[in-house]
Amino acid sequence: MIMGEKYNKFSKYFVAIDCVIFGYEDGDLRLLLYHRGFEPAKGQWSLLGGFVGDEESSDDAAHRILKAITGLEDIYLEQVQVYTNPKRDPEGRVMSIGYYALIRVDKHNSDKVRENGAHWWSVKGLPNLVFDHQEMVDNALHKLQQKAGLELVGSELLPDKFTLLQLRRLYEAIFQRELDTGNFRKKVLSLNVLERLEEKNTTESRRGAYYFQFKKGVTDKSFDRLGKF
Amino acid sequence: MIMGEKYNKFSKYFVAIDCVIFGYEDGDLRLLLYHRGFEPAKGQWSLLGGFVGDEESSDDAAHRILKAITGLEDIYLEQVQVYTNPKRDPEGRVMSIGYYALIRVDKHNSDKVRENGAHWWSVKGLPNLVFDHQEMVDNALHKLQQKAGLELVGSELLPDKFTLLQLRRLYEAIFQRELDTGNFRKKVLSLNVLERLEEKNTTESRRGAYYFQFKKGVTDKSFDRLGKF
DNA sequence: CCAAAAGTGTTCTCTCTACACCCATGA
DNA sequence: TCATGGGTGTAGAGAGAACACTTTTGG
Repeated sequence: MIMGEKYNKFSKYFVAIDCVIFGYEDGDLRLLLYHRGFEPAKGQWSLLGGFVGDEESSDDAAHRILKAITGLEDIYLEQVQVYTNPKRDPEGRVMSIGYYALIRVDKHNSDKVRENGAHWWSVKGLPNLVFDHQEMVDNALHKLQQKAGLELVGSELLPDKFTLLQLRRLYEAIFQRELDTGNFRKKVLSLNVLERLEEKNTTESRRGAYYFQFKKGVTDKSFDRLGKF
Repeated sequence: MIMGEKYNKFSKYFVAIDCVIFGYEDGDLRLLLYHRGFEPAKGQWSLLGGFVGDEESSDDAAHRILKAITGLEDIYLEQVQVYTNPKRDPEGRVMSIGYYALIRVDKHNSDKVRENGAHWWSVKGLPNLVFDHQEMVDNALHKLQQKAGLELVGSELLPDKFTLLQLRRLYEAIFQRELDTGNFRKKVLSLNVLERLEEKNTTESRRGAYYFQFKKGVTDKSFDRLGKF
């Protein structure tokens, strides 16, 4: 700020939050979208959003909004970027801070979500989105891919215990391409962040696959780079 | 105004821009910092900033501000993130969108810069910065490192022609560690984006080193990954 | 038996890294 | 001559990709 004193001569703007909410279910990477019940763009699909309040940071606002709709606290959230095109919202000048969230579908309050007219959509077949929300989704997916390439995501999206097949399907959904079974297994296990349980899952294969879970107390910094997927 | 009829119950905020301006000179990665001539935090050092105007996007605002102070258009700019802590500016609620810029020191208007009380500081020895500006610098440097690891930066920071020693020193400054001469040379040349000129620079070594320049018409997408530095 | 996933092993290729080594030249 | 950077080459370690193969078990 090179201009002086008070800021009164400058304009103020509405600042909103829009959340790209990722969930993983039935082998599908999904987004939680809302059917807008109000103008502008009433009846179209949009991301979950809200406005930033006087006493909160945008991170706080995003957590507040997510908790209200999913019932969950401690959600993984990351800022994507701000969208400031003066014409992005036809109703007025609103800047929007994009976030992406990773949700444990098995733990969220699905009744509340349904009541609010929300619906999980597969990222492979999204409806037309309102305003610049498709761009937000694209940017968010890119950020998620970066994160997943740098560390093993899973605890934020999968149930507590999961098979390597489920983990691989998650990665295939994130990167939108198929991964080699053997190579994936070796790479993931070499990271030394998973522990095998004695229990097996027999619903997805004849032979049955061991369940795994994330080791406790793994600092998230146990590996610098997960490599290329 | 028509604007915001529907949003009237929500608050509006000042939205500022703060730019982390990187330049490279004398083997040093430097930042352009301003001595604040006004309250709050008068007399301290800060990033170059300004407020977003009614009819412009934040990208536009950042370009406008940078042009006003450096005389340059077509500056490489990238959004870092938004800073929204309600207490970040003691004078009032101001959200700030952080950007980083790469400047050709040899082309910028150094007189204008000096008139405004600005000064280039080496990133290795920055003064105390105002508000959360140090955090912005850290985040910006991290983003720059990411970019430099994905593609060959250089044309945005170096003169049109440069030696591989100068390019290596730039990378050493960005990553803040020493790089192997031979390996750096091989990696960089293998990207096939530089062309050697016939001219040599004899000021930095006895033997003299060939100048290189970026090939014309290289799409910036000529390589997916520069690898690990 | 067959299909499908579980799980292991092998080979080839490429990249990164750490050096060694010669060249050219001004002080 | 020596120091310094310019420039080239090489051997080893490790990661990634492709793929073969064996195991298990419900239908």
